[in-house]
Amino acid sequence: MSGDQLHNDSQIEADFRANDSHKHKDKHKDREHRHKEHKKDKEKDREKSKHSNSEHKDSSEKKHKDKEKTKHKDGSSEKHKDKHKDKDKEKRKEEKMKSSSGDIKIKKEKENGFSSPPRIKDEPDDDGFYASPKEDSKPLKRPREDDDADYKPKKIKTEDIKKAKKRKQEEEEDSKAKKIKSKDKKVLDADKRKKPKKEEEQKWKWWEEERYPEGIKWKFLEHKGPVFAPPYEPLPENVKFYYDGKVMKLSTKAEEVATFFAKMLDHEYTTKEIFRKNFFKDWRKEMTSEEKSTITSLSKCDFTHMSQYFKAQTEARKQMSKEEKQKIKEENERLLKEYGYCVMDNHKERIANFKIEPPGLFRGRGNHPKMGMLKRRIMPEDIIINCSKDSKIPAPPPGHKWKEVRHDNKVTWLVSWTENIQGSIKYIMLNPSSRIKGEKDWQKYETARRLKKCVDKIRNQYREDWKSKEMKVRQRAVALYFIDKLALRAGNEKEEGETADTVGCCSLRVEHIKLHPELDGQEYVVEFDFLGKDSIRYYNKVPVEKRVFKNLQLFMENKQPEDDLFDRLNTSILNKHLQDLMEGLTAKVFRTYNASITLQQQLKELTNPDDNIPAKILSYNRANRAVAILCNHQRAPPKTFEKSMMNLQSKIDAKKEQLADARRELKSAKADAKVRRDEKSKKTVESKKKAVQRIEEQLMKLEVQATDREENKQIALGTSKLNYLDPRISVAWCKKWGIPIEKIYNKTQREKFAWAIDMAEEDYEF
DNA sequence: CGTTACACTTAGAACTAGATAA
DNA sequence: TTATCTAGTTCTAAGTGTAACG
Repeated sequence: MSGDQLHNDSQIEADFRANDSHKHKDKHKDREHRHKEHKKDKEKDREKSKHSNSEHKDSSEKKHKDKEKTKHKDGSSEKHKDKHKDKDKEKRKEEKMKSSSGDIKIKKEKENGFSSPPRIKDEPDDDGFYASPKEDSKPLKRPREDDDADYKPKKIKTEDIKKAKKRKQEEEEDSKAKKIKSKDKKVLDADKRKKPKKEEEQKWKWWEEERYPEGIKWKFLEHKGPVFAPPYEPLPENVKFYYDGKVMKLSTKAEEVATFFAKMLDHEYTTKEIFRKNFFKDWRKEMTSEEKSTITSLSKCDFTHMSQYFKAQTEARKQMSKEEKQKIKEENERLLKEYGYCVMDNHKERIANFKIEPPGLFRGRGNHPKMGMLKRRIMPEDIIINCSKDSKIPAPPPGHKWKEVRHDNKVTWLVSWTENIQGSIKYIMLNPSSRIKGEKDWQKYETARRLKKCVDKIRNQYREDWKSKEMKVRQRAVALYFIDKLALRAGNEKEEGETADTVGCCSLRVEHIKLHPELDGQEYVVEFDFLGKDSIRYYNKVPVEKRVFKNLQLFMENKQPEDDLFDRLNTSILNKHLQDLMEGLTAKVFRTYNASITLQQQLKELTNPDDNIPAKILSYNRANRAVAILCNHQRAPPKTFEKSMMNLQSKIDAKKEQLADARRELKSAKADAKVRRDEKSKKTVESKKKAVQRIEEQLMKLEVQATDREENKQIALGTSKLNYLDPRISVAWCKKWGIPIEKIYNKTQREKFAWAIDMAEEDYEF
């Protein structure tokens, strides 16, 4: 990936979210209206095109192509075909498994394949969880063995064998110990085993174990159910609500909803018409009939006293004594300990969000039509529990019952409920450090690496398709080009009026691009300006190939601004096509691939071997930044940005002065030493020299920090680091340059990427 | 074959705790 | 010690993609 993937910084400077920019908001609102009006016409158009011209040809041609591809694909999977006489599907899955576990360096000799999981419970049943699935895992194991032989023969080095042996030994020892002590670790603490080492060994390396057959997510799951939001605490009597200037006592229900609004009074949301309208409508539903008849206008409501009360509360919380704070902390820890973990297949795993979302006002992003609506309180009766049949089923709060308890091991969630704003389902799932998430993450990067192997072919193919006779194929090819080159998202269609008006590649409309046959000395420039996920603005001017440009002109012919640019395309068509090009390929794989490959390439380019550690880290951050820019990961500049920049600058100035002082001192010490020529003065010179060096280093560090921060003003690095960059690239880079991994990944990130930290060597190549 | 339901990943903002400055 | 700042954590909205449905 060369520099042309990294788009213009100018878009960063532009207002980036619609609702922060009135100009933008109005423009989009306006368009939304027009769009609705045109919808019918558009549908008619679609009807027409369906029945007209090339449609027949289209389908037959496609079928033909499809056949060819299937042939091709089958050929490549021949090797594994006979291994497991089962459905075609099964075979494909097997392959997937194989390729994604290609990098495992464990030894075959590890017969059972399970590295003695720590025992969580003592019931005999539990022991069977890993022992019994042997049969299931057999078909999975074989491809992996092949794998070792086929792909990574060089990896079976003596060193690795030794390592694996040692590891196995340690594990065995460890498990023996665990069997004795069970949950009570302390018992053995006293004996010779070194504490820190033990800690390390206790970490379960799921990545060295067999995977389940696809579809099955777990064999045993036990948890305590969700933690519900604390019940509403009515306001003290002295906190008043005023309507039309007069004190008014609200019913508990109405009051609760009022407090939601009061708590947001300082937020821009509460000034927005849609927000207020939605809030008021839902609030009235919670009122008694008297309240309803009195309170008829939101603008006559005065929440300021309530708001002040909450501010005072926050303040008071901050001022709490150490003991009180400690108490709260302990309570949180207790909650976490009790509800924050589950047992999945013999391992205790952290749950990501075990607390049910509390009621409140819906905060949609961007210009969301539903902002301000009441998010109702979730009750046990709304909750579906998912766990093992033979687990201890969590008890609903006294006097309540669950909506349902099911035992579905084809899904990963523990708890679900339906949310009332969009009617979508919310889930409680495991932490990113868990096996179930980690495995998936790893697999994601393996898919992206497979794309690396065939991306050239795919690129040639879509370039060919720009010339296709079929409109559909051309549109698909141009869209794919954008997804590849610009890392755009797929762009599923969304229900109008239900969400903010945002688009991705396939849902781009004519109004989102401008064509410039020539701009600033460049030919065939496409100017993108649209709102993407989270209503983050994407603004970019990109020179494209002439064919793409001509195609875009063609796609835009006779269309209104609010018409779809790719009217014959949607994500489903695109993904089906991608699936034919490569097993497991979907639009989002391109983002992962391009992000990771860009990081790798940028790291190569930017890392200067002679730099010290802080400078190398700056290089890393710059590489990371290149990816964030590519993926358009933006953030609102922190409110305190200017100030913190100034602070840093003054620190730098102070350091400079200090350096000057130190240099002066060194000079005089040198002069002194010249005259005196004794040991003591020589030593003084040495120590002054060191001081100067130390200060220089500190100054350098600060300056690097300032650069880094400035460059990061509106760019969010976290998203790409967490979701797009193969962690093994970073781990390898750290190993290669002797950078401690802690400088790149914090504790949480290290937990999430434990698999990569454990397995990637310095020579890892994405 | 389009639509909807569902499951899961990706996303930026808000909040919080603890480090650092005053 | 207290105030301030920031990195890390939590929160939940908003995407993607697949499978079931009609």
